[in-house]
Amino acid sequence: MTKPSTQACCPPAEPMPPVPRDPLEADAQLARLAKAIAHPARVAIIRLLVRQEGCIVGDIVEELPLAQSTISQHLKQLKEAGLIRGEVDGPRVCYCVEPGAVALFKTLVEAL
Amino acid sequence: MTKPSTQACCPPAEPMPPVPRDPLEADAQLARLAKAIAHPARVAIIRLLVRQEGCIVGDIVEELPLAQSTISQHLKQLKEAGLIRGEVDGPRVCYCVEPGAVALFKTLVEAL
DNA sequence: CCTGCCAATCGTATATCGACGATGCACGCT
DNA sequence: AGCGTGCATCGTCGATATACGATTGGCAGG
Repeated sequence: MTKPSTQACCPPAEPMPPVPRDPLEADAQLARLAKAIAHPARVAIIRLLVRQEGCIVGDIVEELPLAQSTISQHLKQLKEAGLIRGEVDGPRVCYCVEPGAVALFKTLVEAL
Repeated sequence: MTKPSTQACCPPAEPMPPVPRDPLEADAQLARLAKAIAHPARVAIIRLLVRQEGCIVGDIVEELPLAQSTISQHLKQLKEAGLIRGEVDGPRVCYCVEPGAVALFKTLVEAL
């Protein structure tokens, strides 16, 4: 097994999520995270990555009815929001969720 | 008590939240709700209404550093997303959260 | 009835989003 | 070394978001 297929990326990830204590900061953080998933395509991408059904960009492109460049843009937005991480794995790029960020988002939403 | 002050609006609200079963529909719904709170001002408004610290538009306008017309726009977006409800109370308008919609949002986020 | 006030709406300017095709860049392979 | 593949970035376009001041509309009070 020199090639562990498609799940060799980002295994343990962050240990825990940071939580802002300033209320205004929390509002801004929640708004930022919400904006990141405020599009059906990005929700679908997050779901795909959480379910581990694909981690490679090519798989995502095949799953969604959007152009490759568009997918790349959505991935960029998700990455900038800190919700996902991307690692270069040879000629491909492997994306996976940042569990801490997702947990933080859930916490902030629950605190509404 | 002919004038029960500022909390006479939308008391019992909806009994329960509807939950979409179609995955694509769920994605769209989550994206729509997320977009509604994808702005710090709207997050702040939701928090104000949840904490019942104000229900009248004038109170919200005084709390946030934004013009009255801008607040009104944000309220409109939140209302169109189904997250809040507005009732005319004499010359004023009373807004409050739609608990069912908030619960649905929390459920959808938790299901990520 | 006319005149307040409070909130919604209109009109506008600027910035960002969302989509695509075309191009650029880095990596493996032969 | 050269080539092909896979993803990111650029440039563009229309649509939408965000903010404000100005105006309109509805509801009590004089």
